[in-house]
Amino acid sequence: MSRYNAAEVEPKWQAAWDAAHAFEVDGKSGKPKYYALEMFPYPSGNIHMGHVRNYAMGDVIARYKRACGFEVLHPMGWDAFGMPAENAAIEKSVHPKGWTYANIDAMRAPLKRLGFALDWSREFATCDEAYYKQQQAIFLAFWDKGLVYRKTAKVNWDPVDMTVLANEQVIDGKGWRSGAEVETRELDQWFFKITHYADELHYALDDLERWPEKVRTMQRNWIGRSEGAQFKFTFDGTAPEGFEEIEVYTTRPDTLFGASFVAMAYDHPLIKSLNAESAPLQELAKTCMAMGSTAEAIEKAEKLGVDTGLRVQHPFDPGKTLPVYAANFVLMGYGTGAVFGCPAHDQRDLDFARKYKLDVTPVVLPKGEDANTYKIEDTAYTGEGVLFGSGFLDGMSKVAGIVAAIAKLEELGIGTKQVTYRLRDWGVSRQRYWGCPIPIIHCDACGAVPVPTKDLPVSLPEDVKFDGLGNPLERHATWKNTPCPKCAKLARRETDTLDTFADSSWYFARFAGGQGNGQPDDRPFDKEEASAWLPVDQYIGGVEHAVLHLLYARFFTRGLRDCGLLDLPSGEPFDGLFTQGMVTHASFKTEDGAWVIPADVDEKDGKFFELGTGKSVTKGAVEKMSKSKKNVVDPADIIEGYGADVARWFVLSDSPPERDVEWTEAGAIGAWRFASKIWATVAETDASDFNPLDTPQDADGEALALRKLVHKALVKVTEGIDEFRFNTSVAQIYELTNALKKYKANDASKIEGLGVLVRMIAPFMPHLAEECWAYLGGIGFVCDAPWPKAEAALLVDDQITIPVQVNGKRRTELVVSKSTPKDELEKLALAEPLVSAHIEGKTIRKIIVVPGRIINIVAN
RNA sequence: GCGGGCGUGGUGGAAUUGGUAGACACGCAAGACUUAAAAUCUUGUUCCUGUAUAGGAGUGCCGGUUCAAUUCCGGCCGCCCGCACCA
Repeated sequence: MSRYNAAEVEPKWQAAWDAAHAFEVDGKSGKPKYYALEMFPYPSGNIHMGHVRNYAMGDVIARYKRACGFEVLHPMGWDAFGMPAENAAIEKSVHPKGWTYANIDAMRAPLKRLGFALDWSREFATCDEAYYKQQQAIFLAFWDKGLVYRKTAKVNWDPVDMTVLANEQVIDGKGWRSGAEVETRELDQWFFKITHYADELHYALDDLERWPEKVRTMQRNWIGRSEGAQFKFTFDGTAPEGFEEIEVYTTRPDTLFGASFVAMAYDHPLIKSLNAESAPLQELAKTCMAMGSTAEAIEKAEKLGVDTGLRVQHPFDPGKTLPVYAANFVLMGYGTGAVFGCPAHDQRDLDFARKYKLDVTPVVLPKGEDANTYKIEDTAYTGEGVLFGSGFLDGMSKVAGIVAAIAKLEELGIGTKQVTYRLRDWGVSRQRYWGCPIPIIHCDACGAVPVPTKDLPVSLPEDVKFDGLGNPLERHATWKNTPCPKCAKLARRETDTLDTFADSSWYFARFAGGQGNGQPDDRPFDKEEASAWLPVDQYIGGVEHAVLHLLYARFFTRGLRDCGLLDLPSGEPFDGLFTQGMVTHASFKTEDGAWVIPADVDEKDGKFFELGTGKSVTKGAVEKMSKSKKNVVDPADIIEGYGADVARWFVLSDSPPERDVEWTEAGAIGAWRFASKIWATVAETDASDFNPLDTPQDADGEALALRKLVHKALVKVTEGIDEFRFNTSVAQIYELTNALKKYKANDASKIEGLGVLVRMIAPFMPHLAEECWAYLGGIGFVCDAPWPKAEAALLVDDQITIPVQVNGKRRTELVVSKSTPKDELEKLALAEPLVSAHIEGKTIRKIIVVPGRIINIVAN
């Protein structure tokens, strides 16, 4: 028996799969389709453990579904545009294109070495001219459909990356990539009209049953749909010039009788028009802008406002007028930029009212309170209750009040029911070189003119200089200056490129819509093929994309659908979504704060020392592998040392897939030992007289017991994969392997068991599985072998063990025939010495017998 | 502040239409093999009761429902994630 040699075996099978084009599909097999996809990688140049885990999970699904009889599309490509390439260009004087493609080549090799069941024939990079040409075509299709527009907008400007960021890309007031404080600038920007689908994107979340609830909640919050009323206040006395009324938005029109002021954003046009003559207003504007997006805690602590001196008429109460304030807590970007304040039932309004000594009039009475004595102290009441002091609304519930108030506003002709969203249109202009050029030409005479389809692609010029100062395209005269397609006069190309999130918003359709190397060049993807494969049945990636990427992709597929490019009625690109946890690793630090590579740390008596220097080090947090913490484990080293199967097995063992998994050297060794054990178990068996696909008919005694174990394990392993709980499948595989190793007879039952084991490990450790399969005399590749089927008869036992409890405490157990009747079980239980000892001197009140489960004797 | 999730041995974790808590693995301990070590194999390993075919306690804490609660309900505590003046 030879020792298992992964370094030899793995490349052998990879070559065999390649030669057989084992994982290339054309959608014409007649089998049901299954589209398995992992979020494609950014070509940083290095494969890391996170990739291994992500793709290992996808590969388990792909190989398993394949074995279950599906034609599985499982493609791979590169999310290749983006700023790191430009940063590298600036720092190392290499061209982004050369840098990116070199990285792709550097990453493809280790990725292939992991032996994933991928259809590499469909590979592409988003920076391929063929790809971005089609992205430009999509841009123009969206333009024609009214899903693209241009406007001057206040934008989030990242001063480090020197580009605009979408709202989603600003995290705590800082750029999501650079971490720099984001500034506000006004620029001409391109937008995708994602708000056109706001309602659909919101409601369709309910049907995404195979998405994590967490992600759906995050998207729901992001879209921020709210129902309310929009209505007008008219001025009491003279109106400011140019304004007839103040339009406000509220979700609580039922509390209108409790209103004591109107508050407006500092940058509301009406307030702006008053600014010139009011120093306090200018001061407020200054304060608001300075606070910007950073110190939210401070903002929260202090409500600021300036009384404009204006007053408005209460719409329902002729005898009442309200003061108009400019206030720092009202946002121009939401609703109408103006609200009415009802301090009793909104905390912000209450804080404001207390500070500026405004009335606090409760109009919603909580259950159990008396209208005459009910007072609001320093907590606003936002719950249910009965309306009072509210004229025609008196006695109504909150919901009824809202409906009635809206009806009244409509009757008065001053307001309507209104749905408002937090979601903004997607700003896609980026002042960057390494991205998809926006196919527009600016002509002084004709305006923004789309580049004619026949002139696509608008290619990125290669002769550019990178000095870190803004967008090189802006300064490339021969590229930038070009004739207008309409009037032929000299015009200028749009120099902005598209946000790279556009690239990843439709790549899955391109994978699906062109077989072999033949992705079409005259359309983004073959409509029929893409429509047949989509939606992706199982999508796997990090939860960090819960809002950005996944929302943009949902928008794109709807746009593609409505442009007639894709037949996907639901508009949903991903039927099932799974967000996997990270790969973490221990980190170590010396006393002077320098991080130490874990491999250079030695442990003695619970203390840690750096090898070589002997310096004492402390164990830091177990956290995500990162270069700065020096706690990175390079998959290449693991593959070299233990093999791809071991790396794959490790990242799938122990931890549930959605949780983080801690990489440990001991665990890696454990996985390696297990792989060796499987090989040893198989290779010490003489399989020459049997076939792994045969089912023994006449097994009895130990052979029958083994068969039962095998088939029960099969059920559990299958469930584990189906339910994305690979760690439980792994545990079952361990257990089964141990049993098979112990079973020394060389008979049909053992070969059957080994055959089942090998097919079950195939999605996890495919190379080892092929080697074992070949040894056992299996026909063809194990990756083509059908998933084993459990025999129902073997899953039930005649003899079962039933625990016996006295007063809920387990005292003993009975081993009985499954068909033992209830009264017989009672008799047997009571006859047990350990039972009688505990019921002695007591009266039996009740005996509960749950067939096949438990017996509980209640006595006191 | 709002929303979501989680809390089980030394460690990762298993068990939920309520039914033997701790499967499986790591680690640790003892033993076998060996001149020795590594590898491998065997046994043990929640805690307490000096011994254990026995008893008691035990799934963050307090309480409830139930013959029976890791699982269901109520209230706390702690940790993680997301959103954050969204009217």
